[in-house]
Amino acid sequence: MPKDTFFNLPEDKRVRIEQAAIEEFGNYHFDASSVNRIVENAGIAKGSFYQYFSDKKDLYKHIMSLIITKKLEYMSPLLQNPFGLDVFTLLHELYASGLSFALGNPALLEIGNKLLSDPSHELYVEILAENKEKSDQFFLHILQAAENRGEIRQGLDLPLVAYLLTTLNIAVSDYYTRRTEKRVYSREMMEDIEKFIDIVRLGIANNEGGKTVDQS
Amino acid sequence: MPKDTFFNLPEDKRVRIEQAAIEEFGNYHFDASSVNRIVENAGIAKGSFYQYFSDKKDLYKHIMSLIITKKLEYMSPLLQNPFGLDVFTLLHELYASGLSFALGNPALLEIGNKLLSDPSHELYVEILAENKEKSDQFFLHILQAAENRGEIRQGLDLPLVAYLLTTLNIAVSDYYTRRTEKRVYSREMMEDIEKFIDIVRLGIANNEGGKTVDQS
DNA sequence: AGGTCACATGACTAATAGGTCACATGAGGT
DNA sequence: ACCTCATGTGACCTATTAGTCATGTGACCT
Repeated sequence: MPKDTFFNLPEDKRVRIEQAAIEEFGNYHFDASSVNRIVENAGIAKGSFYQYFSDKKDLYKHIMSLIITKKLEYMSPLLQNPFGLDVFTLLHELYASGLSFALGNPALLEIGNKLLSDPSHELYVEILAENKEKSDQFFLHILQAAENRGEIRQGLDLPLVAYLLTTLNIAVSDYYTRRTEKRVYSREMMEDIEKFIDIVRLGIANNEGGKTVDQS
Repeated sequence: MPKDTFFNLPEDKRVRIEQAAIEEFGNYHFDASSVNRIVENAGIAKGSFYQYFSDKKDLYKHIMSLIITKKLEYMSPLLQNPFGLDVFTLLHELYASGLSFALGNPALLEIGNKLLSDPSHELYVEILAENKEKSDQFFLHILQAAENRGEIRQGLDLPLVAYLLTTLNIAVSDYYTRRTEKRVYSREMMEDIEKFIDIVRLGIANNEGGKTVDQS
């Protein structure tokens, strides 16, 4: 947690520091990032930095919490009532909101990915472990509800499928922010999400109960 | 490329250096890794190190090439004749060999993952870009052949599916080396691979031509 | 014996890092 | 006018880094 002095700062200064930090952590992972560069870009003295944060990690965690908050903003409409939609529509919406976040906040996504990708790092455990657990639990609940409603076929290994859905969720954003040139939200992207979902749908849907799945 | 002096070294010394490097790069990503620690653990003088390698990056690339070679060893039986099997059997074998490699060489996998996970790093581009391209091309060819043989349904976005298959390939190893406690090759794992493949199979198989898919 | 050459060595350099600290500043209260 | 106290500041400290280089060593050749 940053110190009170940080939150007492005039907003523009606080924001300048956060911007500089986002810039730095977007370009370098935690160990390679430099407090010197951050204070330089933020236009503050190094001593001031340590009036606001106990150490580099303190700032990093603050930025991560900004990211998590922002991401939840994108998803919150869905999280209000996750069981109101059928599982495939819900997945679609989740992936779409994830992609919106990714496209709207590429720098934040980059920081998140840098951390996400090094599970052996102490910070990973410290920051993400519990969140990831929650995400898995969330998908698991969704799947269990879907199973009860007969939307997906019997006998699926739900934790395994939940893992797959989490992976695919990340992959969707990755597909667009890393693999292609398109960085702007477009109809084409929504169609691609449909394609991902279609495969999952066919893969796990309950196709036996006469309930034919529409794959337009 | 390491210098000749390195390859002229007595084997045990060469191996000692490689082991120390693998240990180091497994624990720290490139920027955080330390030549000082490597030479200390290998029991050689720092000056000697620079007789063998032009710089840290030189050693790193050497280790990466060891990893790639090792991984190809696991896959080579499959790569000999990739079109001899139907696409789902081939995928199954590919994933299984990937998992074998992962379980048999956890340190190497870790190094690979650390690099794989930071596409913004200069080394990523330098080392992996072309390999990844090749992997995508490989999956794409497989899918095209499968499409011609009518094994998968028409109208699929093959590059997108190829991307999904690459992602899933990595995920399979990840699922076991990071998500579960099981680190030893077992029948259970092979069954889980089946589960992943089953979902893909239903997701992309051609179910219309009366060719029923066996999902035992 | 003398010379050559590949390899070994660790003290050294220059740069950078994260973090500290003695001191400066300035607004608010009395 | 004086004091207090939160905040600002940058020189400084210690640790560590990648990489260099002058010197040492010993096997082999003539």
